[in-house]
Amino acid sequence: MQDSRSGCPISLTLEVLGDRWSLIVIRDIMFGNRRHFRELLGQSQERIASNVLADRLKRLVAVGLLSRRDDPTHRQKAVYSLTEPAIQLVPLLAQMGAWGRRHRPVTPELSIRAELLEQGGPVLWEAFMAELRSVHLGTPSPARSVLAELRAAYDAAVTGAEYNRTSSTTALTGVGRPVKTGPSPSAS
Amino acid sequence: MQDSRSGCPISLTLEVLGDRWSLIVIRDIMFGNRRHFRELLGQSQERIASNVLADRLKRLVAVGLLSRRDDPTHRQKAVYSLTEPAIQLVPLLAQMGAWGRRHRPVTPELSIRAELLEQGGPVLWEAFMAELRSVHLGTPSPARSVLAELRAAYDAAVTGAEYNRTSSTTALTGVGRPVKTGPSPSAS
DNA sequence: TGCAACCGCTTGCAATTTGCAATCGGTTGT
DNA sequence: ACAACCGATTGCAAATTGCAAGCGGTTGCA
Repeated sequence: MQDSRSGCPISLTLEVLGDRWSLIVIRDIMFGNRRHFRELLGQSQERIASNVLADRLKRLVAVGLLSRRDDPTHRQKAVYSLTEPAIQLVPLLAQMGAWGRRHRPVTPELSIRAELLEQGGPVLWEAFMAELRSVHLGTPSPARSVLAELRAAYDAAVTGAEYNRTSSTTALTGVGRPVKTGPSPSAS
Repeated sequence: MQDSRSGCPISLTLEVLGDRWSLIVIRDIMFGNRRHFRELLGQSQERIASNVLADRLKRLVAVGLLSRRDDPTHRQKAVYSLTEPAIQLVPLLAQMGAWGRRHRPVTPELSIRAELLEQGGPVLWEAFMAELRSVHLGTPSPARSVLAELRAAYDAAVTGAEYNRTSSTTALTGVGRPVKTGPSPSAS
C-alpha cells in the first residue's frame, strides 16, 4: 500500500486492489448489498478485523472507489456506496470469479454468482452495472431489469427449478434467503 | 497469505493472487518473457526485493501457477514457466489493464499492451494464450500467428504508422526495442 | 589456471502491516 | 433508565515487507 513505482496499468491497479481485503469489501457491497460498517464486519464469510475494515474503507474512499455519506435515518450511521470506477470493476470481478471457479476449490453454492456472471457475459455485466448505478449513484432505474430476464432464462435452461426463485436480483445480491439445493428432506 | 476461509471463487482467487507482487511476477513472465530469477529481479519497473521474489516464486510454483525446471544450457540456472492455469489469467489481466487505463494515472507507453489487449478482445486473448502455450508448455505452435494479423490490422487502423513494427509479438512481449512514439528528433 | 562476472537464493534486521480482543463515546428503541 | 447497537479506536503480538549484504557454486574468458 504505497505510492506508484510504475505507470503500468496492471501495476497501478494492483496498487489499489492488490491486497487481501479491498476486493472482498467491494464484493460484499456490490453483490451482498452491505452498506454499513457492521454489516461488512459481521456478515461475510471471511471475518475481516474491524481495524482493517476501517482502514480499507478509509482508503477506498480516499482513492475514489467508495463514497461515504451519513445515513439520514440514523444519525451515527454511515452508508458506503460504490462509485462509478468501482462499478466498472464488474468485468474484472467476473473474470476473477470465472478463474477461481475453474482453478480453485470453490464451494458450489458460493459459486452461483460467478457462474451466472460468466454465463451471462458482457451483456449481463452491463445490465448488472446499470442496476448498481441506480442503487449506488441514484441513476434513474433501467426501464426494466434485463438481469431478471437473463436470470429467469438461465434458471429455466440449466435446471428444472432447484433453487428459490425470489426476485431477479436476489441471487446476485445475496440479500434473500440462502439457496436451496435440493427437495425437502422430509420425503425420504 | 494463509488458508482458505471461504469457498467463494473471488475470495479463493484473492488468496492466491491478492498481494502486491504475485501478479507482477506473472505479468513479467507472461508479457516480458522473463524466465530467470535475475531477469525478474532487475528488469522490471517495480524493483521487487530478492527475498520477496524468492518467496513468491516458491509460492506460485507451490500453488501450480508456475513451474520450475533447470536450464539445460546452464547448470545452475532455473527457468520459470507459466502453467495452464496461469495462462488462463490472460482475460483477468486484460480486464485489470483495461480498468487501470481508465481509472489510474497510467503512462501512455506502458499502456500499449493493455490497450492492445482491450482492443483485440477475447479473440486476441485466445490467440495470445495459444502463443503462450507454445512457449511455456511446449505445445505445437499455432499454424500461424493470429496475433500478428490482428496487430498489423490494428496498427494500420489506429494510426498511419508511428511506432516500430517489428515482429508481431514484440509489442506484447516487450522483448524488442522500446516503442518509438515520434519521428527522429534530428529533423527539426 | 586464474579470476571476474554471474547464478539462484539466503541471512540479518528494521519498519510496516495484519490479526485479535477489548473498548470507546454517542445514538437508538423500549 | 437502559440494553442494544453505531462506526470506529486502542494496545499489543505476530507476520510480512523492504533493504543491503553475502552465500556457495558455475561460467566464460584470458
